Formats: sequence, C-alpha cells, structure tokens
Amino acid sequence: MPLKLSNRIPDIVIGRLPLYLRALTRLKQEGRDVTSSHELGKRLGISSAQIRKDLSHFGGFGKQGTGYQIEFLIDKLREVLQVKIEWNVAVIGAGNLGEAISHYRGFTDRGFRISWLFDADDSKVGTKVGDFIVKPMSELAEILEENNVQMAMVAVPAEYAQDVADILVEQGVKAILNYAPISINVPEGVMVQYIDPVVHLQHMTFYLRED
Amino acid sequence: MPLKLSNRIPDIVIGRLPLYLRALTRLKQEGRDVTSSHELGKRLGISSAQIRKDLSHFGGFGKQGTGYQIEFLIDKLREVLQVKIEWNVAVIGAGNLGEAISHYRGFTDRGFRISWLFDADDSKVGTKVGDFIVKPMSELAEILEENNVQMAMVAVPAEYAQDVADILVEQGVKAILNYAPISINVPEGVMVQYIDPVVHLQHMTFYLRED
DNA sequence: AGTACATTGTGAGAAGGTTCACAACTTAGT
DNA sequence: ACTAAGTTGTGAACCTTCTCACAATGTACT
Repeated sequence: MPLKLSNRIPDIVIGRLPLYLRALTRLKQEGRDVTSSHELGKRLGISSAQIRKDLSHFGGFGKQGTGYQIEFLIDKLREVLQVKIEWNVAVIGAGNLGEAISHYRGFTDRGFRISWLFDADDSKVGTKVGDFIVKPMSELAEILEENNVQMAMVAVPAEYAQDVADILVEQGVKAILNYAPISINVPEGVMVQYIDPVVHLQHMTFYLRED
Repeated sequence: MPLKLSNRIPDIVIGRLPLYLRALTRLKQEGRDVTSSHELGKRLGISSAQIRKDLSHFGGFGKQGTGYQIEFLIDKLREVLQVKIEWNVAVIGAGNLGEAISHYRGFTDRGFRISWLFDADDSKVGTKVGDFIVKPMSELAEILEENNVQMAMVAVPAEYAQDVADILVEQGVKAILNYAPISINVPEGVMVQYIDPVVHLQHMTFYLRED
C-alpha cells in the first residue's frame, strides 16, 4: 500500500513527527503494543486532538475504539520521515563538540550514521577521534561528492560556519544541522536547522521573573 | 526608564528574541553601529515586518528613517530576556555530552555560567572535567538549594532523565534544558526545552524526496 | 528649503494552526 | 443481543500568527 501524503502538510506537523516517533519507540521498549492519542499526548504535553489530526495527514493509522498499534505506527512514521534507510552524515569540526557528536550513540537505529569527521586543524587531521580518523578539509569536497552525501553537521567556530556551509552546498548537501551560534544563508532547496543551547536558555530566562 | 512589557507577549515571539540578540551581537563584532529590520531579516531569513512587530511589543526601540542602534537594541533585548545578569547552571551527566557542554566557551557573555558538573558514576566523581571537579549526585540537592539554582542541563541517558528532572524540580529548578532523547514531565511553572539532534535531522529527511 | 529616499511602528486583513465536538467504530462484559 | 466505555478521524469554529501597506518620521543632498 503506497503512502498517502495529502496535498500540503504544514512544516510544523512534520516537526512533531520525530517526537511522536521517539515516544513510540520508548513505549515499545517498555513492552507496550498499543497506545492511544491520549496517552501519547500526555507523555508529550500535546493535546490528543492535535496528534490525531497530525497523523491523519498521512492516512488512517489508528483503529477506532482501539488506538494505534505501536509497531505499525513506528513503521509508518519512519516511512514518512524517510528514516527506514540510514543516511550518511558528515561532521565538520573535530573540537569538543564534534568529538561529542562522534561519540554519541543516539544516531544509530534512528536513521543516521556519522561517517566522516573533518577538521581544518592540521594537528588534528589523521588523529583518531572516537571511531574516526579526522580528515582534512581538502578532502571534504571529494568525499561529499563521491558518496553523494546529503546531510552534514557543522561544529566549527561561528566565524567559519558560513564558509563551511558554502562548501557543503556547493557539493550538493541538502540538509545542514548547524551547531555554530550563527545564522547561515543557503540557497533555496537547502535546509538548515540550528542547535544553540544558549538560544533555549535565553528563551527560558525571559519567564524567570518574580513579578 | 522602565521596560515596557505589553500585556501578553506570544511565546513564539520570545523564542525569536535570542536569535535577534545573536545576530545583533555578530553585527556589533563586525564593527557596525546601526542596522535595519530589513538587514536583520535578511540575515535571519525572517521578514522585516515580523521583526518590527516582534520588537514593537517592548516599545519603540528603533528610529524611523534610521533603523536600530545596535548597541542600544542589544542592551534592551538582554534586559527583556534577563541575561544582563549571569545565571548559574548545573550540568547533570559527565559523559561525552556533559563534557562537551563543560568545555563549550559559548555560554560566557550570553548570560550563563556552568557552575557544577554532576555524575552518578563513582569512578567519575572527583575527577577533573574541563574546569570542574565532578560532583556526586548525593550532593546535588544540597548544592542546588544552597545556591538557589534555577537552571540545569540534563545530559544523562534517557532512562534516567525523568528521575533527574524530578530531583531538579524538587530542589526548585525552574528551567531545564534536556539533552536526553526523551520527553519529560514537570509540574506547572517549570519549563523544559529539548535538544535532540536526531529530531532535527528527521525533520529534514522528510523533505529529502526526489518526487 | 525642498526633494528623494529610507525606515519604523502599526492597524487591518489574510493565512495558518489548534481545539471542539461528534459520528462511526471497537471491545469487553453481562 | 445489548450496553457501557473507549477511541479514531474530521469538519467547523476558534484562536494565533504573519504579512501588507502606509502614515509618520529621519537623513542626505542639492
């Protein structure tokens, strides 16, 4: 049965699917077989109606009166998000951040494999970081192109992030996860997502008022 | 002059302020004195109208015909976000992630100071990680309470994240940045923000379709 | 002084997203 | 067979957020 993708699915809905997938995977680990939009919503702090509506964009995954088969729904969401295959991801920057990313075990089984680690610092190139031999930036373009790499993570200082992004885009990378605390510009058709802990912290401090 | 906070400011607006602050700080580093909503918007990929409207919630920070004084606007945003003071933050978990967080220099000057690093593993307790001596979980409650700590980052395996969060909340922590790939439940009045790179990656893979 | 151009702040309208509420269906128990 | 309780999927209503468009103001130059 082909996957139904109704005409126009809001990006904000897509953004929630990974959260659903994460929670469902957890439920499965706990040995559960079936869940409901209420239970899922309670865990995620999202209304059950929203979860049902979000899922309804892709066709009926649930069963009235019963709920959702966890394994089935996980499978469907992985299909929708295209993480049934494993994507090769390049990490640029082998500093503390790049190192932590390289060591992180959380990518496996969720659709991603860190495959290369690059750094511009010659004293780092050739050394072993986690399971990787750090590669020089001079090999970046070649490796990206040869392997048709579509995703990369940028973990370099802010001042180099745009330059790195430009190279990535040049070589056909279509999705960039940027850990550098700076907004980068990319052409139409290339996606960028950001991870900056300070942005999250500052968002919360706004509300830390007594008055 | 007191800060004007109009009645009800949407959370989504608050969420963008740290991005404005980040971009403005960058502009200042580049030696600029004045900017406009157009320039800022271009850098951030946000419409100029939105930036103007967002800022207008806090009073008129700009000058018609001229734009915004960068230094002045930075100061105002830091006031709004309450990051003119420096918040002490506790990090729970001294694994690869906790270590990378501890080493990260990007918190300074943006309102935060990592002040303690905790871990449950006795073999880690007492060792030096970055500038910190890893503290045992048994001291967590006491340290949080004595120092009236309001913010913490959770960098423990998913299965312990809820327990850690419960302790944090118990001791009066009001804002949690959770790096563990799991949703956690906290009482009303406590905020949680999440950092999970896989969620971002999966968000992007949805769009990596040829058809 | 006057003109041309740039920019903000904002009301009004458009667009987008969330919640409500209920018909349709399922299950379990009597 | 029937009832009670639980659940999905969804149209409609409601609420939130974004964009448009322009008056008001400022700057630079002639």
